[in-house]
Amino acid sequence: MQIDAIDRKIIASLGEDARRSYADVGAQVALSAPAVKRRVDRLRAEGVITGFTAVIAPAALGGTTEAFVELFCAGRTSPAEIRRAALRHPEVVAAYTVSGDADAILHLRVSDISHLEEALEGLRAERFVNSTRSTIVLSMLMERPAALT
Amino acid sequence: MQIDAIDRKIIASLGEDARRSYADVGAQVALSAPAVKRRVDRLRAEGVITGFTAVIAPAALGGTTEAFVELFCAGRTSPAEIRRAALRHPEVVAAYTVSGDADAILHLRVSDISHLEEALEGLRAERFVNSTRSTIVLSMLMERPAALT
DNA sequence: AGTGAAAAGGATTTAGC
DNA sequence: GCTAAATCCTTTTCACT
Repeated sequence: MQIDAIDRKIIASLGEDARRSYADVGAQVALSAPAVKRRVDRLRAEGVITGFTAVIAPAALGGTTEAFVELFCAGRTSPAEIRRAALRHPEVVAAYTVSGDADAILHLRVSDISHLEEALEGLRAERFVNSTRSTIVLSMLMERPAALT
Repeated sequence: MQIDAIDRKIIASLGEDARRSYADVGAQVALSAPAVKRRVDRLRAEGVITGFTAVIAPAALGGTTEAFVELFCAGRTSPAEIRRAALRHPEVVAAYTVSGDADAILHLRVSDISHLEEALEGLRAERFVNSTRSTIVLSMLMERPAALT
């Protein structure tokens, strides 16, 4: 479970381009392709690298509007219950329990405002949701993958 | 700039595993490897697929604490200015301008609470920031890549 | 427009060191 | 960790629909 400087460089390199070949990554870190592969295999086995994914322009998939929705929940609502509800609603792209007056924050991606209204209706229909408070995203300024931090 | 059902399946497949071979993806969508490659090339050229990245467990890189920070800015602050500031602070993993009383929401990933305090100091030192309001994330319930929506 | 087949050049992966 | 070798994948070209 030890991550050294070379592992970090490998992660950064694959964070920039997950389809980069092991030979290319190896050139950056002065290692042979098999050595890089073994490290990547190890990092995956250890759960450091969770996977590799395509980065998609949300607009291309019809998700052109975003919002943050604060959830105010009934007294005995468990995080697991909120999580299950969030997964049921495809508009929810991320969900967090939080400190402060709200119990959770959901990040929603929808096609337009009327779709947002629908999604909010659906969320408020969940048994444990007392009320919601929405903040509309005017523009996405930046999003940085964890690998490039 | 047209995306058909096969494109969508290809995006979903590479969203699940960006290092999957074109032959494997082709097997899922009943297309040959060259045909899949041409579609992926086209989707990249059109900006639908922005890139491919490694998904990293934030904890492995020392980012075990998260927070949402609302920014209240001086009257004449442009989104571009907020964006530049967000990029300057490595703790900021995402930034959005929003409707409502705050001007922007920043998503921060830090190693611990004292690191959060430092990061907040840094943000408040920006000329255009009048004040901030922070919400600590208690637990990340789910995060869904855009490709799997 | 978009497809598959084939071939050359690379990449991955196993094995031995 | 490296090199070498077999296998598989990628990518270009070309012919077909």
